[in-house]
Amino acid sequence: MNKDKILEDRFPGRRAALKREILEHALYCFNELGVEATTIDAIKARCDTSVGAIYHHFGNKEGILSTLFFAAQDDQRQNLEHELAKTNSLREAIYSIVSSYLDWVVAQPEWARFLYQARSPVAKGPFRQELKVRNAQNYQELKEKLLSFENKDIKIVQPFEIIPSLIVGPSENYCRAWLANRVRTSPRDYREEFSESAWRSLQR
Amino acid sequence: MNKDKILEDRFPGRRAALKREILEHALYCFNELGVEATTIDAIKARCDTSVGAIYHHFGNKEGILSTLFFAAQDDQRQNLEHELAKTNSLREAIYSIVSSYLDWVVAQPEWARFLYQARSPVAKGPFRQELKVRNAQNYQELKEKLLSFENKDIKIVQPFEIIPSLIVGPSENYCRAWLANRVRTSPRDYREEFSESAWRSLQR
Amino acid sequence: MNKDKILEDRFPGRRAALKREILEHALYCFNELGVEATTIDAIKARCDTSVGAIYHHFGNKEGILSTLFFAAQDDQRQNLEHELAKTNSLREAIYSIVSSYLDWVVAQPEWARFLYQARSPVAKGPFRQELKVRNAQNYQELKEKLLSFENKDIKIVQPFEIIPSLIVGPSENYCRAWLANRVRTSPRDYREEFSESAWRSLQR
Amino acid sequence: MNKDKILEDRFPGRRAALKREILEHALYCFNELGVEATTIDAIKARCDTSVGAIYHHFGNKEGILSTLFFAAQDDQRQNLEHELAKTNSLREAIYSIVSSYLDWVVAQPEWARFLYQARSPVAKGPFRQELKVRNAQNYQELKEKLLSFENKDIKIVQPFEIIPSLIVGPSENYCRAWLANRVRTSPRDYREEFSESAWRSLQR
DNA sequence: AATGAATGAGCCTTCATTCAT
DNA sequence: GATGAATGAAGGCTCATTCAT
Repeated sequence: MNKDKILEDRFPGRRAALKREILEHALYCFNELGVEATTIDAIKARCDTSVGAIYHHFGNKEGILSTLFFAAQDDQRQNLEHELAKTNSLREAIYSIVSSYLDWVVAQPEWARFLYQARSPVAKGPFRQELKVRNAQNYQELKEKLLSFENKDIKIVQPFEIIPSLIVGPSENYCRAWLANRVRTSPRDYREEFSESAWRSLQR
Repeated sequence: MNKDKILEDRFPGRRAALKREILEHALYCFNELGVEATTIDAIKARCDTSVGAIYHHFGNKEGILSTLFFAAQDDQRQNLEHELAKTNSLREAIYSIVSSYLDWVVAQPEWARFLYQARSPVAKGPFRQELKVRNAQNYQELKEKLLSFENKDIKIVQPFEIIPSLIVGPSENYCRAWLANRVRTSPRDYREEFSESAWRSLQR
Repeated sequence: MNKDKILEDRFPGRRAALKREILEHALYCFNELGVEATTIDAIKARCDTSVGAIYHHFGNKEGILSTLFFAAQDDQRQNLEHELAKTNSLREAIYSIVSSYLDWVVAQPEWARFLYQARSPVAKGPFRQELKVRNAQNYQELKEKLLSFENKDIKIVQPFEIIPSLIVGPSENYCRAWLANRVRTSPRDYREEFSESAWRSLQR
Repeated sequence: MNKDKILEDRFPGRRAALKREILEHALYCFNELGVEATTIDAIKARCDTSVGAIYHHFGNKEGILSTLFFAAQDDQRQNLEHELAKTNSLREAIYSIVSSYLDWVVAQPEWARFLYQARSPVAKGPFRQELKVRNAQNYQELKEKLLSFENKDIKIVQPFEIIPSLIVGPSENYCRAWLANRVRTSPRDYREEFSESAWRSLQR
């Protein structure tokens, strides 16, 4: 699985070759220079195409940004869903969420970095509504999934709205630090620790 | 305690009145428009001063940004130190870190919002070195403080580098959501829950 | 008589259907958006064809513009000639010129609007020479026609070069105002007034 | 009286020197290249200033355009008012309107050319409302002035809304032709003819 | 004949920063 | 210390036109 996979899955075929090319290099630029500091010209220069072609395919800078952002989010969510489907208890679910999160970030560090960086610009741009809708959907699905497990023996912290923060908060914090080179050890090496901690943090 | 307090503590006196004025309005602009989207002219317009005056006091845009950023970070750190000094056990320390974090964010929402937004620009700008040094210092101090408590009875997760993420990760995640209006309940209302969860997440 | 008539007369048959289609919608765009502001893409979007097809039929933007312009001018001139042919005195001729002008504008408001708007762009574009030739021809024909009437009893203002302005100046001025919605009453309602005034204005 | 006079009257003093300079050269460019075809860069190059200075003073291209347009319109109107104030009968008033119109165009051919060219762009731009208000005012004032003369002996054509067209239509038509070099004789040479014709065209 | 992806020169505008007053 | 006019590099974006399919 590589970064091209994410794009090929979503923009398949020969016709979309340039589109994928542009997106791939735009991702690089956004990460390397920052979202705001990335210019259309910089992207153009990297993929050796023309401004016109970029605008033909994406309309404007926001178009590239949001296309990338939603592709990344989509891939991350699909990955989560796939893993979560296999679980049969709350404990397994928590372990699955944490592990798949860490695995995805380590497998796609560039996409992960971008996801952290691009959220705020997208949330302020013309696609903010679409972002909101997607967030609400993801939240709802997660909630239903987790609440579907009956817990006879174990008491869980209340209310639900803090639970997502408890589950992924530490992993997210560590992954950000890792992507910024503030820590060196791969998040994958801490799958067990973060999963177990998340599980413990939920109990009461 | 209000937002003016942070500035008055650090830039006291009549001579610095304009400086405080500019910083206060710049904070507002950065939060409202975004760091990159805030122009010197926008700040000028809000405090009814002149471009010249702003440059006289801060040299350039980065000057305003970093002054604000380090003031905010400083205040947050001071608050933490003050609270942490009172503690006598690891458990108390964890509770203190989490609680003071949540309290500070709720007491200074504008400064907190700014802190999240401005970190990345500052980390890329000319003050990145100073930021790094400060981060390292804070990390070291925290580490020493926490390791100073002997824990005979309780086993704590290893290694240390994931511990900060376990402690503040969930709180940070929730506070971001709160400041972005994605959740409504004040982080203060969850002091107990986040503290207890952090404490449990550390144990093994 | 409708706007399609002008195009059908000049570009008849099934083969020219797309050509007429493009011209019709281009006319709309030029009037609605302005000549300069109208883009090939806007025209394409309105007739649901392709850029390629437009270029195939007209070569470039000026091609569409001048085709429309000369079609409109032609129709107006034909109308005038037809009316003028029936007259037998200078007075009748003046009445005929003014009336047919007003009638044509009211019958073809879109084409009239376009004629006013497009003259200057055409006069600056690659067809300026053709425009000049046509203007000179029309001027000459009108002059000959008017001078063909002997006027024994009535003295007419001199020299000839101001006469066209005296005849159509007021009507043109009023029609522009009407097309711009600055006045509401139809020019047709003032056929008698403008004709009589033109006739009087020529006498000495 | 020269073209600089119009600007000096409205933007006096040393402080406004650059402003006048820019306007003067912008007028030249608009006339020479056409309103749409004139670029900020072309204006900049002609007055040897910077883009920034232009935007500092006028905000944008429309700002320059409308400043010039309203200055020209204002000057023309002032001239008319001044002449009209001396008149004591309807006949004198008509002669005065026509003559002052012709005189103004001949005295300020560049400004006159511009006035014809710029009306439509201004009427479509952000200052369209101001244009409308001014037009309405001018129309009202003219109407009141003309209706203030009692005409016992002479019957005048009705209704009033066609009268402005009858008075200035021919002169305007001829002046446009003159400015476009389609006729050579100066409009001033036809003061008497256009005035007398206008006067006759009103009678019934 | 028709299509629409691709080109790239050029436009308007922004904005951090300087500097004479 | 304060002011704001002036600078000019740079960015996002448009659009007429071409051309391979």
